[in-house]
Amino acid sequence: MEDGLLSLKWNNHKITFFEILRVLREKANYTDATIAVEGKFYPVHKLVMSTCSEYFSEIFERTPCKSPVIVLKDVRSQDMDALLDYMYLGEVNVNQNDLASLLKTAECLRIKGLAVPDEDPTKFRKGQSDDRRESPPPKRRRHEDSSSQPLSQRPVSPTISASSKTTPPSRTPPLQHQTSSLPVSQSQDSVHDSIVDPPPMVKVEMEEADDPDDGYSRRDNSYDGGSVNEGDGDFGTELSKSEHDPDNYGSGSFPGPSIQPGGDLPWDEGDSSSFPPEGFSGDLPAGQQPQGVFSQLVGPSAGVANTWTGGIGMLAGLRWDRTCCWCGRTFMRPAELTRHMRSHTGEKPFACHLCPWRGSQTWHLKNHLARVHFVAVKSGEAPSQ
DNA sequence: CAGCAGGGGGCGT
DNA sequence: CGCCCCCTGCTGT
Repeated sequence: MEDGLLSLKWNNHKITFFEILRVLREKANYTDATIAVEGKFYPVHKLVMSTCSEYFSEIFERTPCKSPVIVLKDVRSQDMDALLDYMYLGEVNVNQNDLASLLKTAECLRIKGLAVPDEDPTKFRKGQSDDRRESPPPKRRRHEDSSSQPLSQRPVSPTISASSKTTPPSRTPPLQHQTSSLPVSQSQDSVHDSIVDPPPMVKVEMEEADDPDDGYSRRDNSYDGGSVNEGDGDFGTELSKSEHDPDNYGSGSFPGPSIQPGGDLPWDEGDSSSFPPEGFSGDLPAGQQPQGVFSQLVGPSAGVANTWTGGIGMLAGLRWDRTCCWCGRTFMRPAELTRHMRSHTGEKPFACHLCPWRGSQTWHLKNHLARVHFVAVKSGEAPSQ
């Protein structure tokens, strides 16, 4: 050590820091991301979100967009309110009745201290190879898939896989912590070891930054707005890694944001005229009303609660209903996206009555029957399900 | 390498 | 919704 080394300590640093953070949040100053939940929009700071959640951290890492809009499906806005309070303030008061739901959401979002064991920041290690099994894995396009594990054996999103077979998806959170005391803090370790549900369906919406016809309905990776790595065309590879590694089923497979990179929040610059903020609660400060149409999240099957479509919602370009949120592929018609989503969810509604085979398309069943069982199916005949 | 089956997507209706 | 095309992986020769 050198001589004369002085330690300058800001006594009230933490308090001041949090206070400023609180104000910044309140005024939405310097926010660089937006969380959308149930039509409510929460301007947030990536820094804070990343700090409190590895899940968000990964999302932002993989989102080249400067100001992504992250739409969380199946998250209650009141939970998000509470979680944001928790993340910004370090604590939050919730009703006991809301606790289970809150914890469930926290688990899904891997909120530190709530769902993920908090770690001593002074002992911070870069070990990011922890389990990320809870995220819905996107399915790669086949030519990118070298392992070619049958889809039915893939660890698809638990919600989805559970729903496509026997049991309907349950929205009931695992109530491990119903008796936790309030305010919520440091409540667990056990959950981390148990099966963690996948994060809620997350969608990063980007503003329409370029020609809406870009990459439209191309055969291969129809988007040409760029890849995760912006130009190296490695988007598929990114996804591949996620799927190859069972421990990497995380937001690592996060779709979308790369598709239409660039751009700030669409409402950054006035003109909110085109936005019908259905259910929009006006959480954003004045002048930050989003424009464009928000997705109603059409699922490919009503029976798959967590299934959703409409990934790269073109806030202005209305492409949300035709772009896969998981792989970024854009289709000519919403129905094609719905059908495509089955390739991600593993949903195979069309069962062969002669063997255990199931297919994702009626035509496949027909094909199967014809080619395997030499059975011709008359047009209009209802496929067994 | 050829054939088969499964599966994804385009497109007509 | 239905049909079709095409790609891919597997398997037998």
